[in-house]
Amino acid sequence: MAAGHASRDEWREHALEELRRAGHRSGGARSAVVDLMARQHCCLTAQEVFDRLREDGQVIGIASVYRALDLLSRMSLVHRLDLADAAYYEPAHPGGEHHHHVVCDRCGKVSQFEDQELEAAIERLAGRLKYDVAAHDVVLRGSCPNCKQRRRPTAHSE
Amino acid sequence: MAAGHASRDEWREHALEELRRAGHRSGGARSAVVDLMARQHCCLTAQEVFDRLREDGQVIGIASVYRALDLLSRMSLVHRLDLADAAYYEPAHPGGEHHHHVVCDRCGKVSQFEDQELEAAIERLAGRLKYDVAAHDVVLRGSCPNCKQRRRPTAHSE
DNA sequence: GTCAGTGCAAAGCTTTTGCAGCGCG
DNA sequence: CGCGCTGCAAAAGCTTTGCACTGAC
Repeated sequence: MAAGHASRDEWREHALEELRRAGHRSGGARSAVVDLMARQHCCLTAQEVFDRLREDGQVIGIASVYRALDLLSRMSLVHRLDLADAAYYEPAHPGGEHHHHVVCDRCGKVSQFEDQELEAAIERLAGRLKYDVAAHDVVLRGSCPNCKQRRRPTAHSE
Repeated sequence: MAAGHASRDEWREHALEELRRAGHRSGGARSAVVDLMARQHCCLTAQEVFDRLREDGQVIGIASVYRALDLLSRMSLVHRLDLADAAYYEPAHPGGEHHHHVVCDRCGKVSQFEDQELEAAIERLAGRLKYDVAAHDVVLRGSCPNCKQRRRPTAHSE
């Protein structure tokens, strides 16, 4: 279902356009990272991006992955989320959907959620602060459905 | 004004009590970390804790600082906040005040805020998720009052 | 042709771990 | 008087940087 990929393609085009507009040339490594990120809707670490590109047969250096994600992050084209083990990145959809994360304390599973009331509360709050607030992260922590009914966390694959 | 320190002392006693109750012995390094944390109300990195203890003449190993903060964090006696440069720790006041952070993108300054509407929104939202939500962090990002009126970020001490 | 982009290797940081010795309970 | 706590040093990640080379424009 090609229609389901509309926002992915939109993001990819938007990102490439912004890079071009900022005067960046189009090299193989960064393009591969943009292509891969366009296919994600939840967060990946730099290492995961590197591994997936390798699996796809792309041979690129991990330093280029870090450089690409850092640039995309500084241009607000991806969101960066710092968790205990590493930094996670996901495409930032311009005016589009906006989600946050809940992390399982026991198995590390990360899920996402959306909540308009939360967004509204943050927006009102931001207006009262002396900072110009440009972005925000919300991370909830607790036990995932699997872990909460078992003594021991279930091994969580990816 | 000694009364102003009530919550600090309370936290210190509470933390020591919980440690004792969990069967932990009372060694010099961990006690020093608890004492120092009791005097903080905003977040510090492990390195900052180490440096302050050294300044105070306490000679302890940084590994012990990490071990103490990790234990306190696992016992929910301190909150851990992962930012881009390092993990930050601050005392967790049992039923007491609960604040979040706003970080300046340009100079790195961290401020705190409280908001009941935000807390209420998170509580309601948490009830709708399949996870048992035990804790949450909110981090806002943007320009601090100083940086937003200047081209270049002002060097930010601390 | 220039210079941004890239891969590799090395370095830099934060954080963890191994280990021998000290000291709390 | 056993074993948890500690300090030191080494190791283990994640991430950044130096450098020579390639390739986009």
